[in-house]
This record gives sequence, C-alpha cells and structure tokens, in this order.
Amino acid sequence: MAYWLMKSEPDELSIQDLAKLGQTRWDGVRNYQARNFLRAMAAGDEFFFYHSSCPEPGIAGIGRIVAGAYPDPTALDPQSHYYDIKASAEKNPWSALDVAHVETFPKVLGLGYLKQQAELAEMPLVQKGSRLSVMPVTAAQWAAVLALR
DNA sequence: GCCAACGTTGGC
DNA sequence: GCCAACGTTGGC
Repeated sequence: MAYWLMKSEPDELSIQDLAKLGQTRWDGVRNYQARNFLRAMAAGDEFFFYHSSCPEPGIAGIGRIVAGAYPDPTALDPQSHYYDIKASAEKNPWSALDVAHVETFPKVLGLGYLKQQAELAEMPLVQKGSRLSVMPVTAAQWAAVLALR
C-alpha cells in the first residue's frame, strides 16, 4: 500500500463533499506528471486530501483509492470544463479513479504550519514554485502529518 | 487582483 | 531541438 497527496479546490470538491458522497470519481487531472502518479495508484492506497486555491489551503483529511485508474470520461465530454479536444475514446491520454472518504481532520492543517515541519521539507507540496497536484508521500511523511492532527 | 513559477505550444 | 510567448496554478 502506498501513500499520496492530492489537491482539490474545495469549490469543486471538498473533504466535506467527499464525506457526504461517501465515494466519488477523481477526475480532471490535466498534467502528465500528476497523471502518471494517478496511474501508479492501486485500490487500498490512501491519500491526504489537500484544499487548494481557497481561504485556508492545507490538508483537510484522508481518502482512499477504491479503484485504480481508468480513462477520464470528462476529457471526452464537450460540456465538461476538463474537455480535451485532442482526446478520443480510442486515444484518451487522461486518467481518473474512484475515491472514498476515510477521515476529515478536526481542523485543516494549514500550508504554513506544514512548512514548519522539518519532516515534510522534501514534499513537493511545500517547495517553492511546485504546482504538482498529485504527489507521492513517504511512510515517514504520512506518519508525521498524522501526528499533527 | 497580483505575480512567481511552471508547463505547453508552436515558429523557426 | 531551441526558446519565446502564452496559459495555468496557487499562495498571498
């Protein structure tokens, strides 16, 4: 089992939304590096749910991968914000997967707070200029964040 | 709204 | 293959 971190704008999907839904599709990733990490995920893997582009950016809870990556249907949907004119059913470069709610933290672990943690210094999340929206998390980093709850 | 940093596009 | 221009991300 592996650990990950995924960013979501709470206006789109928040940890509270995921808690309400129980399970949903994680789609709309349009970056190759992030997509490759999606494809490396397996059912049972857990991830930190990070709220980005919002008043209180930070880790808001935990989710679990329910099903591994499959072609992202939003890439083929002209109505979708994530529509990719170059994608087709035969050649869809984008991946989505199904995720479930595991835990909502009592409070969001803010980005500034996370940046203060020496154990997390290697995470792309806290590194200047990094915009990666899906990234691996080591077991040590996972444990360090859990200890901050 | 600003802006730094990154990724992608497309001309050459 | 280079690289300038452009678009996007995302914190502040």
